[in-house]
Formats: sequence, C-alpha cells, structure tokens
Amino acid sequence: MAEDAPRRQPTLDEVAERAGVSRSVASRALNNAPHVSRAKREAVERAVRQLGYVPNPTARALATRQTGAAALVVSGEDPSIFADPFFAQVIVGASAALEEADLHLMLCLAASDRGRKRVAELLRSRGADGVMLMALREDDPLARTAEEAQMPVVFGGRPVASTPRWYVDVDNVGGARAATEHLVSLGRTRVAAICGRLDTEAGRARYRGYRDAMLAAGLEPVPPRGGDFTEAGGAAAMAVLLAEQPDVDGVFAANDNMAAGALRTLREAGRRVPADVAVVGFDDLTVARIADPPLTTVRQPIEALGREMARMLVALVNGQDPSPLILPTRLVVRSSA
Amino acid sequence: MAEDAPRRQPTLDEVAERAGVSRSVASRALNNAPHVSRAKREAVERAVRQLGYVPNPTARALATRQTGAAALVVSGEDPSIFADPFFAQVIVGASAALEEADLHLMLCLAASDRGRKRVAELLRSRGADGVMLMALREDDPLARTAEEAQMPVVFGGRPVASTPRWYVDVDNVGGARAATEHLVSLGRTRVAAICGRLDTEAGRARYRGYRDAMLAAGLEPVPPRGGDFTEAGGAAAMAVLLAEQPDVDGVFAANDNMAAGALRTLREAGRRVPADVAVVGFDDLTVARIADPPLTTVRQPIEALGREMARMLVALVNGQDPSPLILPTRLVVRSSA
DNA sequence: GGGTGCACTGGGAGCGCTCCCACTGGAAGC
DNA sequence: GCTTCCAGTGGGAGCGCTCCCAGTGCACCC
Repeated sequence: MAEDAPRRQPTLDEVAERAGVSRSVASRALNNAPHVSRAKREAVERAVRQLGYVPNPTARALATRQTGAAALVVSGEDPSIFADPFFAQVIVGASAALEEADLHLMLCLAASDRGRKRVAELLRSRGADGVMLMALREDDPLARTAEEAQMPVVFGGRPVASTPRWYVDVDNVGGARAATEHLVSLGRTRVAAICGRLDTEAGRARYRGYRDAMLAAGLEPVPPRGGDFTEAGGAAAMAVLLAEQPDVDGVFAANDNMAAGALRTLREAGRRVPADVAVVGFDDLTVARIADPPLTTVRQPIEALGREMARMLVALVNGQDPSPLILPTRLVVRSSA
Repeated sequence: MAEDAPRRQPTLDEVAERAGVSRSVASRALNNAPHVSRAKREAVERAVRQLGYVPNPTARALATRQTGAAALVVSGEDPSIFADPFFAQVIVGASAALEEADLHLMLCLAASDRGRKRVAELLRSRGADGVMLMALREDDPLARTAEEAQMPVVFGGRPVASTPRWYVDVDNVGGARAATEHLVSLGRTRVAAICGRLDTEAGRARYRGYRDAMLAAGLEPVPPRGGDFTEAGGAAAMAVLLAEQPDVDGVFAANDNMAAGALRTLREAGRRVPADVAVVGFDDLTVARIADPPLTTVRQPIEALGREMARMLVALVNGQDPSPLILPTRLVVRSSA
C-alpha cells in the first residue's frame, strides 16, 4: 500500500535527514561548495544515490533568481520564415554553446500578436536569464521591449534602425562585394542584383556591397528593388530583369533561394548558366549544392553565428562586457559563375 | 538617489498593498478566479498597471508545480541531423500549438553524451510539464529514461523497438506503397529502392511499403540496403544501383535528399529522368521543387506532425488520455515520375 | 593559558507565488 | 426570527531551494 503512494520526488530535506546532516550542509555538498567535511560530503552523496534525488530546478531558480535558460527569439510576420534551414543551423550552434554553459534553450517564434505578447512578457518577467534576438524587421516592436528589459540581450544581425550594444553579425557588405567582384573579374559588365527584403539590414547591406563593387569597377549598378528572399521571388525578379535588361550577363542574388529561382527562370528562358548569364548567390545552404548548375555563392558561418551569439550571452549573464562581433564571409566558387 | 536603486520587479504583495487588498485577493484577481468583488478586482488591475507588475513565473511554477514549458527533444548522434529543414517545420507546428496552450518551448538537441545527460536530468527533475521526443534510433537510451520519467511523453514517429503509449506518426508504409504503385502504373517493371537508415522506423517502414507494393504487382523488390538520408548517400546508392542493375527504370528513394542525389548521379551517367529512369522521393521539402526535374514525391504533413504532437502533449498535461495518431501522406506528382 | 583564527555546522529567513481554511455578513428559505 | 448558504475576504502554511549568520569546536600562536 505504502508503495502505491504517487512517489513524490525526494527533497533536499530528505537527503539531509538520511545523511544525518543539516539541509545547509547537504546543499553545499551538492553544489561542491567549501566548508563541508569529507565524511559528510560522502554521506550526502550516498543519500542522493539511494534516494534517487534530483534537485528541483524551479526551487533553485526561485532562490537564486536565475532560471538556467536562455531564449532565442525569432521574430517575423510569417511563421514560415522560420522554416528556412538557416535558423536550424543557428540553433545548432547556439544549442552547443549553451550546453557548455549548462543553460537550456527556450525557442520563441514570435509570429502572431499573441506570440509577441508572450515574448514581451517573458522579457519583462525575467523568465530567462538572457535573450538572443533574431530577424528583426525595421519596425519590430520587440527590439525596444528587449532593450528595456532588465535582462541581457544579444542581437543576431543588426537591426535596421539602431546599432545595439551587443550583437553578432555576418559581413554582408564584404560578402556581397566579393560576389560582385567575382562576376566582374569574369568579364561580366552588365551585372544586375536581385535584392532581398530591403526592410532588413541584411538585405540592405548586401545591396550596398554589390553597389560598392560595381562603382569601384566603373560599372553602373541597377537600382535596388525589394525582394522577399524566396525562390519564387527570385524567379519573378529574374523574369522582370530579363524583360527590362535582356543583355544582362551576370546576376548577384541576395540569397541562395532567390538565386535558385533565378536559375529556374533563366533555364525556362533558354539562357545558359554560366555561359550566357553567370549567377552568384548568398548563404551556401544545401540548395546551393543541389541547384543545377551548383551555385557559386557566399558562405556565411551560420552555425558560428548561433554559437557566438550564445557565447556572448553567456558572457553577459556572467557579468562580463563582451564586444560586438562581425563574422567573415567567404566566396565559394562552383559552376554557376 | 532613491531612483538609483536597482529597481526590483514589484511583487504581488506590493500590488496587494497598493490596491488595499490581501495578497490572496490580488492573486485571485490576477488569475480571474471567482470570489473577488468587482471593486477590488478593478483596484488590483489598476495597481498592476501603475506598478508595471508582471507575475514571476518561477515563483508560480514552484507553487503550482507546473513549469509552463514543454520540451522538444531531438536525439541523435550527429547534431547536423537537426539542420534538416524537417525539424524546423516540426518546430513551427509544435510552437503554434503550444502557444495556444500558453506553454513555452524548450528545445533540447541531445547529440553529445553531455546533452543526453542534461535531457535525462530534465526528465527526472520535472524541468518541463511534458516532453516530445523525436528521431529515436534503435538503441536510444533516452527512450527508456523518458518512459520512466514521471512526466507526459509523446513520441514523434514510433521507435523501432517498442510502440509507446502516445505517439504521432506519419503513414510511411502507405506513402511508400503509393509511390511504388505510381511507378508501376507508369509501366516500370525494374523498380529499385534507395533506403534510408534502417535503424529508424521511418526507414524500415518505407522499405516495407515499397516491398509490399512490388510483391502485390508481381514484381521482385530489391533487397533492403541501409542508407543515411543524405544527398551524398543517395548519389552513392544510385551509382551502386546503376552498376549492379543497369536496366533499372524506376527508383523509389526513401527521402527527397536521397532522390536529389540519385538525380545527380543519373544526370552524370547520362540517363534521362523520367524517360529512362523515373524517380520518386519522400517528404516534399523545398528540395523536391527545386530539383531538376522537379521531384514526384510523397508529401508528409510535417508541420501537422509537430502540431499534433504538441496538442497530444497538452491533452496529457491536462489529464486527458488521447489516442495515438497516424497522419496521412499524399503522392505529389511532378516531372520526375 | 587565554586569545585569535578558521574549517565546519545548522537554524532560520527568505525567494514570490498559490491555495487551503476559517471567518464575515447579507440574502434566501422555513 | 431563526437557521442555511454562499460570495467575499485575509491569514498563513507551504512549494524546495539558497545563503546569511551566529555558533561550535580545535589547532595554533605568543
């Protein structure tokens, strides 16, 4: 009968009692704190084992005012932006770095109003020890909420409006410049750009890099025209480009998805890649390798982005003051250019 | 000077005092519980607004013994398996469903020993209200830990060894059968299969579906040969297939990545798709649409998988006893078959 | 031989919330 | 007029942990 009791988790008090010590000593032993005799330390360890004791993280959190978790917030209108494998890679990196610091990962996809409200509440209630914030659009209200929160915040990619105190970004300008220079070095002179969302800093920066390289080469850049970072968007933009500027011989697309879309349109239009039109993408996701022809593209260290965000956050949580970080990008030459 | 104090979050006691009520009443008002007069309820709401009060989730968790979070555990040797966009979609679905129930999402990538240990501790310490478990390999130790945990557990995809009480799966057998039947209906008679990992239930079930359809059509299935669900693996398997069985005219690949690899090998070998060899994949991820030619494939409702797992978990947390669920798959015909 | 120091110890006061329970008073029932 | 009931109320005991602090000894020193 006694066995039937819904076996509650043993508490630290029970461990202490069994070990014949006070709760304080048991607590210290558990946390490898000093001022515990060897004998008692061992007695506590034995009791822990016998009872199958596991500390209650909630109680610990209440007492220490530390939750033991960090949040990764991905903000955006459309939940499907998250389905981009880009975020999966960020998560892999962040998760690994948090694991080292023994922090758990809370993932918040703030797509709906309700989602944003929950994130705001999380921030204000200190429901996590710190926050990594990603994919902020120009007018994202979460940016302000985050800055006001009494909590460490690391931005992933700079927001458009302001430069936050702590962020990790990728060298978008440099990557776009390298991509464009590559096209120019191939002898292409009518190089167009297919832009991503121009209400994101990444979209803008990549256009800037393209423009800089064009001007430096004495060529005329096409004016910026907002896109959406999707395959369909890239295909549509390429169609417009072919109509307006039929002699185009080079294309820099703001990401691989759009580049893949451009390839499709070019193929359907009977243009050969790279013979007629050379194409360069950005990201170096799986799609770049699978595309036909395989895409020349700018690789950004996505996993490192996640990892460094998490490391920066851990440093902040530990009271340090790390410096912002900009990760290098690298041109990967394949067949499309 | 007084302003300089590190502005602590106001507590419920302070709200109560300001509203001129007891803490009990304030608590009830906050949780829209009955037994609060209209006047006091409003007084509490006013005090909350004036003070900018936000309830402390940790304290609430300790008192209610509910953490307000559900964990999604993705288990596997290699952290990069998670970079598969498949999981991103599962997360989108799960996240949406959890949001409805006002639960937070904890994401645990259990790749290293350390990661698995942390998950085990999370399970034993009730660090979450429930767990969704995915990608279990044959001998995954987490499966047992999870079953032993005093906590609701929902499996995503059935494990190989046992059938858990609560799971959500996709109709892998039916999908594979439909894919194979489609190839047969096209008049293909030498249809091979490129298998995924045979230490996963999905990999096995998809082979079973293929074999069933072949036998039913009076054709001879190729023997199962383990793969790895990657593009490179698919390319390699296709090469072997071409060498051993040069007259192959149909291929069922266990997922889109492998199908894409097969397409690459076929292209390099000068075989036309679908004229010489028809190819069908499984999953219907982005890669299926981007592939050249676009892949005929079996669509599985990935986001729904995540959503239903989360819903099932919420039901369990609420003390209900939901039934296992098998989600239907659907053949999507494109150009490759 | 009486300090002075220090490793060790356990009591107790929180952390901020929920929830049980005993108590009030006014409305309803006989 | 008297119970009976129940919405409304606040006191207080937790939830399981950390950590401050006052109190023990015992070695070590002049």
